[in-house]
Amino acid sequence: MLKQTAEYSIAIVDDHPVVIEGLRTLLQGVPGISSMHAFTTGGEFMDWLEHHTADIVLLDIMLPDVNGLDLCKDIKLAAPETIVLAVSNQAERSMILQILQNGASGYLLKNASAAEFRRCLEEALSGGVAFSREVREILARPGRAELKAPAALTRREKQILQLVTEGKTTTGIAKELHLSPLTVETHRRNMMQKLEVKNAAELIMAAVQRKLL
Amino acid sequence: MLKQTAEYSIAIVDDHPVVIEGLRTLLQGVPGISSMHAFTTGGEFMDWLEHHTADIVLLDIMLPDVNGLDLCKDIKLAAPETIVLAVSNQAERSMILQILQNGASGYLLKNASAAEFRRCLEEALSGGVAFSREVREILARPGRAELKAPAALTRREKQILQLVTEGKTTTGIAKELHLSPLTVETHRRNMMQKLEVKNAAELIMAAVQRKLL
DNA sequence: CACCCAATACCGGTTTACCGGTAGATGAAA
DNA sequence: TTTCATCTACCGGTAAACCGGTATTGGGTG
Repeated sequence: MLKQTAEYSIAIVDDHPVVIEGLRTLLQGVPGISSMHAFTTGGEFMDWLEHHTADIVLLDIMLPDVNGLDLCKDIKLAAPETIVLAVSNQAERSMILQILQNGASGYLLKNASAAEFRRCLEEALSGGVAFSREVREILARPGRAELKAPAALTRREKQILQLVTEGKTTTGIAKELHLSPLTVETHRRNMMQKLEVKNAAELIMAAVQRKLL
Repeated sequence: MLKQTAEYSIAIVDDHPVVIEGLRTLLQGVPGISSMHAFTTGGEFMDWLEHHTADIVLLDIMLPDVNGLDLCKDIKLAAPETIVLAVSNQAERSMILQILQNGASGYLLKNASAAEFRRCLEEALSGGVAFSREVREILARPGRAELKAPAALTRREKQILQLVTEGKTTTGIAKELHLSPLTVETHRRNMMQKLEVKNAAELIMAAVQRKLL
């Protein structure tokens, strides 16, 4: 997955030319960078991406033309191996979590130091997730909002959810718990309603994300 | 989820009476413990669990009568809200990971200090995952074995996997990627073969665990 | 006691997943 | 150039999931 010869191509997407220049200068000193391309709109970059590749994208998530969350997801869909680092000048907890959800490998504030940019770049390139200092602090906070609803599942529901994540079928679960398959299905349906999802796949993702298991 | 008045009932499952006594003495001094019950076999404990509950179980995973991994899973199935702390006198990386996989909230070596036992107990009770010092060190090591196969999925496969985790149906994915539903299904089937799973649920869990997304 | 929730269970119907194959086109590596 | 992986696409069949309902039981709580 990681290149042996550290030769990385970088793309910068930011609608502020001054930021682009800043990043460009800042990254000039980093060894192993083979090329740099800059874009001022999401559309431009996506067009370019059709015939080119980038190892890493520094993505301003507050672009004028497209929503940063969607763009990130589009990039990961079009080129899953591309590493996306979100860059922004404001850090809001839910925003950070959402962009990570959409495939970003990190979140950087524009006021981060040059050293931090380089550190995060390396971190992301070696497969990790990277945040600048302020962002880490925000993530460390409990986050009242998303903490509030632990999605109260009943015992039975948790039991069944556990088995669902193991790929067991309804009838299989029924046998294991000595229940009617119809009962198991009812529980599953109740859970899907509670968690506001519409199939087993989303149910599993919801369980993983909310750490219900 | 957490009790307001910290009154916890503890169960100890270990086939060595001396260890039971040791743990009992060690935990005597911990405030907030309302009761302690000890068992020397897994069967005994499971029988007891049918008519009683425990907030936390210190589980020796090397019992004579049953496999520790299975027992842990059984406990979590029978009483999902019970916190299981695995206790053992040997720490092997894959074993630790497996028992956590089966629902344990921590792993302690028997040579851990009294202070460590208490710390881990508190950590687990407050919803965290707790390890004694040596265990942490083992977990920190890369682990050659499980690192070796990054389960090489192709780009297309990753794209589709991403959409599968979002609960999209085969036909939905096909539309989004402008492909035939049959093609999407083929990709899905190839992935299931590669990852050695047999349905979408396991596929998603495999993806999450191996951080393929 | 009345009420609600959890847990149990059912019916009939539609859609989707899953399995067993097979197979053409392409582009890159040996 | 032949081989290999990838991506594409198909057929026919079985199993399972999903949806819209309904309904009974037993435990708690106001």
